[in-house]
Amino acid sequence: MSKSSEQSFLDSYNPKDFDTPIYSVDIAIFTLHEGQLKVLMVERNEYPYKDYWALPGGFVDLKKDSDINATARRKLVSKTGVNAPLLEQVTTVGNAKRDPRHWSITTLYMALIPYAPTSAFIEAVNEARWVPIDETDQLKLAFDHKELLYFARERLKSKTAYTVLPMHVLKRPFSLTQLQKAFELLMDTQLEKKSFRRRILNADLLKEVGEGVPEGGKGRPATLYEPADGSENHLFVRVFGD
Amino acid sequence: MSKSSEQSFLDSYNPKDFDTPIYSVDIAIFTLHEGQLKVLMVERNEYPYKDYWALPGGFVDLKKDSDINATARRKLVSKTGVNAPLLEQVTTVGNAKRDPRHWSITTLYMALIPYAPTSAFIEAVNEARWVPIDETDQLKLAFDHKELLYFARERLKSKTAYTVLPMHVLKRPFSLTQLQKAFELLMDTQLEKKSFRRRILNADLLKEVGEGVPEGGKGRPATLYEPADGSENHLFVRVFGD
DNA sequence: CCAATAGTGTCTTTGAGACACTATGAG
DNA sequence: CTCATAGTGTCTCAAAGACACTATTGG
Repeated sequence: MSKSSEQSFLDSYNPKDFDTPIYSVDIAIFTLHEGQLKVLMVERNEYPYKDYWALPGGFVDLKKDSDINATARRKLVSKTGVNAPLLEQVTTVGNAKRDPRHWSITTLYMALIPYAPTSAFIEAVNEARWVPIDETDQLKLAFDHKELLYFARERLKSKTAYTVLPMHVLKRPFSLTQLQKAFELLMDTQLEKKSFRRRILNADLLKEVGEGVPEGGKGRPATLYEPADGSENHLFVRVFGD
Repeated sequence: MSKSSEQSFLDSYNPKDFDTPIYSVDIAIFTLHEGQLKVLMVERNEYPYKDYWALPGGFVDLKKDSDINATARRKLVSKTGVNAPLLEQVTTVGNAKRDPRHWSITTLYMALIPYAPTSAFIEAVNEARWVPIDETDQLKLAFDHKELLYFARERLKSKTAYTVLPMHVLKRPFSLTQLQKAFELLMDTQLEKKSFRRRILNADLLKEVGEGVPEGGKGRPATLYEPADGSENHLFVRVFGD
């Protein structure tokens, strides 16, 4: 009885009877290249904000996406060809003004990927471009993407201070010098070499996988590392670079 | 010309032409009462999940809400009568299964409020109840609210370790003993008295506002404090209670 | 040898953990 | 006085900052 009246309720329910905001997902995809932190931007070729630059993103495909993380991942793969990397939710923004079409909501994700495997893919795709993070303010940005980019950038900074996030922007294996450079670029500060190495090595987050040529090709060869299992989730009890 | 073709694009745009998920906001509202951490739950009197318990929440009112934070705040005020307190976003969950009606998305917020001003208001409202956090698993919970509650509880624990969040569940002014109790309940650990006081006092987060009767009415009177300006945003460089 | 990069020794400083201690109120 | 609660003194320990030092490669 309760069952059948619930069923009849569900049968007569039509989501289009209600005013609902439009919902989308946007991703700030970061990488390191030429000693700079860069973010992937796409040039819009449709209204609204035609010819403006935007973070990659789009709507949920109710047929294909099992959840919103899948939506984000689908967008990430379609822009970069990469599926492996760190992808996590930053925040959700929704208001009446951000999209001229309608009351609109977006969930912002950030992703970190190494540069190498993406460059060819992205050069093939027409309107996508790696933009150095300091140069994003010279572009005309669509919607509230300037603000979204700021949120993602801040999250990147703060998580770098107590996790090992930056290893996700490096091609493996990597040296400690490379890892320190990555930390410094993501946090936008200089770090002290000894402290950095002590912290990372004592936490047992990396495994040695041989030796390699040093940064720049000159000097003593560096020990190379890969992330150890479970290191992604390590939280330091103290923040770094203070 | 570009202007007018954009205008005609917008004029012909109708959000109901597209399949979009349904979107809602849910809030885990926490307080401290009788030495326990409690969360506000409401009993649903409509399908789906009629007669199940749920976190307070609801849909965006496209006319009244300027943004999704306003939606959350409106729900908070309507359930508790309180507007002042800490209210922040935890995460957004969206998938095809969580709501039997449709592909559905919710943004989860958490709020912290002192017990005192709300008790009368909530007793007047019929189907709302403060449930001790350990007893929530004895209730039949609607949708994925068991999982949402878990997310909020975890966020509460982790932020307590490096901020002064717990002060928001206390009526002002409060003693350091009360504040320590609040920390312990939100983190679900015991803290060492001296370390606790040193940490809080050295950080200059509180201002003295007199003396008051001790916990339980017996013993030496305690110094009472209120949060100093800007203390909400203080981040400790080291996590606590490790 | 030099230049360049990798990696270490070691002293100082900060702040948490442990835990015994003292202080101030009510009866 | 005792009991109860507030609040302190002080030692140890973990981990970051500073910075000078040594090590290993190619030329």
